[in-house]
Amino acid sequence: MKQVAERAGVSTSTVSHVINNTRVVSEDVRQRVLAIIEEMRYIPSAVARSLKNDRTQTIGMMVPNNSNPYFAELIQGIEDAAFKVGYNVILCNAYEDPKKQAAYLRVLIEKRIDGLILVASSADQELARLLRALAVPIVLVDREVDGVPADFIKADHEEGGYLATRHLIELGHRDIACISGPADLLSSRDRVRGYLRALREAGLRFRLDYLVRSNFTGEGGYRALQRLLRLPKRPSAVFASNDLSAIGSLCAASEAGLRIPDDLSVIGYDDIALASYTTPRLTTVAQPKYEMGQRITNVLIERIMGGHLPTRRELLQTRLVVRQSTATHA
Amino acid sequence: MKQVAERAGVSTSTVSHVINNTRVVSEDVRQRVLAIIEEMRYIPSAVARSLKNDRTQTIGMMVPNNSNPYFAELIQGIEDAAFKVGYNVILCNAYEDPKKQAAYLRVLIEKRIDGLILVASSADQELARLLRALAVPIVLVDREVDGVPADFIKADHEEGGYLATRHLIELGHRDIACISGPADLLSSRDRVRGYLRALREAGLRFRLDYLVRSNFTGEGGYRALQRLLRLPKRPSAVFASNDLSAIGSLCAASEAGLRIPDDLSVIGYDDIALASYTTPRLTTVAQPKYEMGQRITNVLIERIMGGHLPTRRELLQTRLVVRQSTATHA
DNA sequence: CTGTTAGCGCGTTCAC
DNA sequence: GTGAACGCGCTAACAG
Repeated sequence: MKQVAERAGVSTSTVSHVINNTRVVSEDVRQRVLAIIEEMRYIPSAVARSLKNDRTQTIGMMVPNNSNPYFAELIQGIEDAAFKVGYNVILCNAYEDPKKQAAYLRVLIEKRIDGLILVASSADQELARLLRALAVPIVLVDREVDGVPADFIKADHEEGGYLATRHLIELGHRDIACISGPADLLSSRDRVRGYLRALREAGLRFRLDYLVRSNFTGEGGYRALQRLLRLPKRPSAVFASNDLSAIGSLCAASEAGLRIPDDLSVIGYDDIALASYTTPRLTTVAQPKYEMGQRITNVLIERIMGGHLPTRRELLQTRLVVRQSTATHA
Repeated sequence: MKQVAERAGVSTSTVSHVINNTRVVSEDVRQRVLAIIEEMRYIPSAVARSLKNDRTQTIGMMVPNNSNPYFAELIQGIEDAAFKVGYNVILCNAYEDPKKQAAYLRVLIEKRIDGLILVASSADQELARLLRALAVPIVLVDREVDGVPADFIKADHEEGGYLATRHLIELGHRDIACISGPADLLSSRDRVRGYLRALREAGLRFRLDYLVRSNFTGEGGYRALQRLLRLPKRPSAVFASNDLSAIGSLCAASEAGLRIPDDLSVIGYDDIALASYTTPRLTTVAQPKYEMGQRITNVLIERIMGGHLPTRRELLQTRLVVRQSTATHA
């Protein structure tokens, strides 16, 4: 910048002002400076600017694992929305490891991110302490953290679980199993609660052996369905509480010689892109991932901009997507 | 930091040195400073440090789309390896849009990234110009850019396509179709070249109508297989040149009433995580994604560290993974 | 073993 | 309409 100023025969402050349009500059000087900038291929340093401004135009995005299609699609929505408003995203995979998560938070603070989007891997007191000390706006997604008064956004998982189960009930199923996620995740428990509510509302008895806990992976869904198929009285329908485990279930069912949806109905949850191309195409409950990404980002930016609003708590609507893995029960 | 120095009764340079272990400090002073740092919850500013050092410990990662499982898994490997050596990753989705890619590059330069990993969306002269002006180390992945003498790493796609096709041939297939990716991608053309080589080597005639161009998506694979099934003489096996399109093919075949692998063999490419749980489980050619991530990162870091080595050009080995979507031809 | 000083590249106040 | 000067927080000489 100094060199640009020199070559243009002006002061650095003038150069700064033409770059940022922050005060009136005579047209000829302006053109001259712009020309020199172009010629020298000068590109201002965001790090120097950040040191001055105390704002980095960078946000941290912490997820358990960006390979999980649900997170991948969420990240995409966020990255998209952030770029549109001039922010970059630092990607952090915590792998459900509190140590790694803490280490990452430390680095993010050093880097002086302007805000953090956190899908928490663990929600212990240690994390709560760290987050309170963080001093930057935070948006919590899917997983709340006790003692951290931050904005919180998730889909309405209870309603989603209810929609899935009611769909099966309306198809005439009465023996409906549920493959859940990890018990310590609220988003998982909520889906199960929705499942239970639908059963109760329909006057169906809940059988403990029809609720099998899994871990939101393909492998987990595969094994969970195998267990269900070994039961004396097999279910005629299964609510797999995310698409990955639903896909694993499809695989296990097929290997057991069952035809879907004729012999067994399967419904998933999330509506990842691939759910449209499973065999058969997966009926599922869609989370509004793109909208969520937009919303999360906008809430965070708003908070960064200094709105001293009360903390938000938003529930987004889910939606039933009927495809071919569910059918009426004989 | 100034405040820490004050409260500890030392100079800021001493504080700096205890933080960085960069010169000897008497044990008592050291302990005192550390205590104050703890007490004040002081965390050094990486942005000030970067301004001084001219290194941000940040790398840019530009991909077409992080939701594509292949890229997602690659990103994961890279992010992992980078974190281990003290680097963060800024995620950039270019969506095959040269404009967006260019805009992103601009921001990354402003942010003064230390290096760039680029899976190029377009490889025009404009991009080459930008990259040459970038002045930071670059590792190109999968897609080369003419006129940019950067390190280049990819899997051996020609060999991969050959492996896939030869597998089908060894199973007794003679009518083998290929669903390719976009014609402008070298990684796509290479796979097709491997396919052709295997055919030739086995003395099988290449039929133009057995090569259908697609776009590496589930939808694309679905439609491509539909076209193949309308042919007067149907193929008995298909090499889908990535897993997404293989999965789409599985879906189309199933809807057409074909049984896989009895009526049609399908082999994919990439070995994404979900390939283990399709119905039936997908036979595919695995790219060593984790290794690639490690390797890419290490090459970049080495280059950042100032190795003035000749530009590298590395081909990583692929591997056939036989599962259940391929079978011997009657 | 420790402190003083200068400067990294910007934005901003104040003076002209 | 423009420039000089200061400081953001840190590290790297240089001095003692």
